[in-house]
Amino acid sequence: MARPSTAHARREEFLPILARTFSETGYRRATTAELARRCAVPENTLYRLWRDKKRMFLESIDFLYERTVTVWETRLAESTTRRSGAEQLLDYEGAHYGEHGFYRIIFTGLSEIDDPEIRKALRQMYRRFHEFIATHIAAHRKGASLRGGNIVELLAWAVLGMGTVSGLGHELGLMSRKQQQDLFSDVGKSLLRV
Amino acid sequence: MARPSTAHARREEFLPILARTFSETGYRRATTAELARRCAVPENTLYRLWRDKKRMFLESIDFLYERTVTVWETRLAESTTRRSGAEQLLDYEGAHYGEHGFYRIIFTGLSEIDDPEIRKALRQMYRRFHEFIATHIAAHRKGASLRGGNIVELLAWAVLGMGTVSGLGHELGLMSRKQQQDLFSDVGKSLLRV
DNA sequence: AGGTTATGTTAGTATACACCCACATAACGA
DNA sequence: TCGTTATGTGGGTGTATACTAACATAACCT
Repeated sequence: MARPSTAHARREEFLPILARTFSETGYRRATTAELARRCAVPENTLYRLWRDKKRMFLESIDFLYERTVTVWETRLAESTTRRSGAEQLLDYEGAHYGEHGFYRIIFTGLSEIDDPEIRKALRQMYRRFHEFIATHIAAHRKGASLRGGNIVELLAWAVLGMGTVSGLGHELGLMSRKQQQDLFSDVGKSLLRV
Repeated sequence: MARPSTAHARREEFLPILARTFSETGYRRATTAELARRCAVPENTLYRLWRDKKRMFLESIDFLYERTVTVWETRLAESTTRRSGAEQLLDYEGAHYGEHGFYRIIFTGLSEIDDPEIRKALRQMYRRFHEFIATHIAAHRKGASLRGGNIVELLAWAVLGMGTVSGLGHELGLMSRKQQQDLFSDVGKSLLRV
């Protein structure tokens, strides 16, 4: 036996930094030099922990998804109100949208979409978000007005769309914070009633 | 006097090809070599018509916007139905969404958003779309239910969001054509009633 | 015709950046 | 203490690609 590897712990230490860098600067501006600088290690070290830059990106996507959903779920678990999860999430996102930075990683990833692995990861991420949202919308409506069959799925897409355009609007300085918030609470909640 | 320049005509000839290439492949995969290949000219020629690759991209953004709105407007002008423009546009986009390819150029542009000129062009494009949509929604509601002041603007954002997520869903193979269509016609139209 | 300017052709340059090598050193287990 | 393995350091390489330079040719004007 010899000196034990701390690789696992280091990966967990650096991953949030990588994810933040990717979502702040996008894939291509996140050069390996910049990633290493932010992690305060030489480039070499990163390449001992991940096979290549693409792996760092793929794991970052996963990391951001997990963290977002974890935040949502603990929030719902701790809440005591009688309001539905869907309503609470709409309010929460109205107030905190963008903090997880996942929409930006979507945008940046789409430029690399020709890469099958990246495409697959993005696809999975979006589908999981969609399912999560659809489940909560269905619960909100208690199956009562389940007319049309997959109206719930459509509504979930619309809500995802609101989230995405919120990211865009903010990114481009076209939407104020208040507009973002109202979009989720006013329009989002009336969508729940459709 | 000497040989007259056909530069203007050639720019108009190549611009649709450039725009199509950018929206198909994204900014970075659209290498100057590939752009030239598709235009069937040597790279050099493109650089005699545009200062650099960024100009080609910026003009492509403008071109796509103009073309999309032109299509919409001629469609409305030729229509004879009593239905509102907003309704017709929702139906039209449900059936033809993505054909103009503008959403893809948005995604690709966002990866270059650190560049102020590209950011500015994207911003302008999105704002113009938003205004266009908001105007038609307002007309649909005839000012009758203009409660809340800027509810129309929010609705326009929501519709833009539906369009954007439609592009995403299609890109990632998560939404069927029918779902796209229903999203615009079912959800979109019930938004008009909010 | 002859001068002038656009276009074609075929290279080349410069740079950014992902990724790697080789060696030194330090930490751990037996 | 010694052998083994992880980590630090510094430089290097290969490649993709935006952009340019130089020269030949062809088209248009007066």
